[in-house]
Amino acid sequence: MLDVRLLRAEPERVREGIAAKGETADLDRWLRLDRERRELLAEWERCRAELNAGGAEIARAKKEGRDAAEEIAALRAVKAREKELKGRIDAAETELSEILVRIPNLPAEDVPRGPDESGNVEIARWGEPREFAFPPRAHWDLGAGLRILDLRAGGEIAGSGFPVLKGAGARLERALAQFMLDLHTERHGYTEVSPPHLSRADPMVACGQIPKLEADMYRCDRGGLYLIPTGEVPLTNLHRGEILEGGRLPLRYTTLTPCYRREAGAAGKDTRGLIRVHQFQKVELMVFARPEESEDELLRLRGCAEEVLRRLGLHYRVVLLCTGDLSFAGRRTFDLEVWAPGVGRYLEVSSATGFGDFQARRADTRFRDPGGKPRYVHTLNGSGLALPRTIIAVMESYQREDGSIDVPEALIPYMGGLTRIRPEEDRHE
RNA sequence: GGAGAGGUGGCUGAGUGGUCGAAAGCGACGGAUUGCUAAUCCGUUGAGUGGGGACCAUCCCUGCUCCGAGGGUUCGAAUCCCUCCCUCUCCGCCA
Repeated sequence: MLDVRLLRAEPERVREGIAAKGETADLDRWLRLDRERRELLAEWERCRAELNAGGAEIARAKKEGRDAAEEIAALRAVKAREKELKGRIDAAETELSEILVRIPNLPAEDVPRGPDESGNVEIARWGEPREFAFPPRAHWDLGAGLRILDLRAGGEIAGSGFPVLKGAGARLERALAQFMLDLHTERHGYTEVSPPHLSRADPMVACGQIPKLEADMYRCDRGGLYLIPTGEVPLTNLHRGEILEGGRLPLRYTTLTPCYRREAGAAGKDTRGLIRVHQFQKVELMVFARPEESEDELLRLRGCAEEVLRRLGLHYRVVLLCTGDLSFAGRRTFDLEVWAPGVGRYLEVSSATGFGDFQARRADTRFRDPGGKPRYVHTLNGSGLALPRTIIAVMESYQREDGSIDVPEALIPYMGGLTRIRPEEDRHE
């Protein structure tokens, strides 16, 4: 949610921001309705003041034992007028908020302009793509050969886009998650959280998932709860309606959750294997920060996510998203893209995003500054990291010619000492 | 799932239709005092939004809204009615 004062004071800036993100919210209608509402509100408040004063007068009269029938009759007319005004105000407010939730956050000033991902800018690169003396295979081939990835079985259970990991594959996923959580909690100062994986609509709205991405969400028939598309949803709403003590900031949280995404319209495009799936595990990083420290915190958070890739020895690049590729609620986003030699592409494994106070305004999360005044916090988050694509990068980067996969050194303790993944034996009882 | 109790300001907790935005305590902040790592006393202390004033930041005056959320009754509601949400207790069920 943008500050409505910004909409009134600098509509041109907001209009540019909407256009830069390729959105179509009707700012003009909002401005017109806002003006109308405020005029009505002024009149309504005069009515209220009259009613309040009259009420006090009646109370006084009753106390003194006087009859107040005359005053009461007079107020009845004012009351009718008040009611009518209130109705018009309510109608205006309903429409105002419908427009407002569709107005995206403004991109930070220095974000490159661009229509879509073609306008993104690579700003950093770490390591080198691994060289192979043989043509590296894609993870789906490696996974099938090792019997650690079963796409067909997942399809039978839930449909395509729901892969099954088995044996060392499942273990690899668990090892990676464990490794990431230990790193973030023990070295990076994040507090681990185990949150609900279903959410009401409001927390989704706070994150900017609804209304824009509602069609991308799974929802339960009974109860109407949404399956979270990312751990960002529960974490960002952890302090809903609270005024935090300024001294506690920044608050850093991490969580491992499943993520559910319908990925409507994405079928058939870059979706093979584990590249794009409907359910996946992800370690999320989330920070509540003071406004003045949030830019630094974003870089720090990005660094925490990068550290995972470095320790795994995976080559990656950092991309600064342009305006057209920024998410609805984001001000600035750095994507971390890991190199997957088998599929020959960089895959996004994390989006470190600063939201300013956009989400905090919707989630009503504030803090007290040294002067004691409540102010909205800044929120930021990023993956640390998404598991399927990290698995892809590990499998494809550490593959050998015989189809086996070396376990990255950092993961060996988490794999129970296993140093190399060889074809899985089916174990029968 | 069934029955009951309850949701009030940073916290605890009074308040059952009329100067209640709301007692009291705690905490916090400011001040006073005291030489013994603290006590005592005094004062201030919810949020949002609009208007006016001022050495227009840190201020002052003032209107309106907010006592879980949303409706309703009434001249007037924290207080009465309805719906929903949440918490707690007991029972049932259950990993």
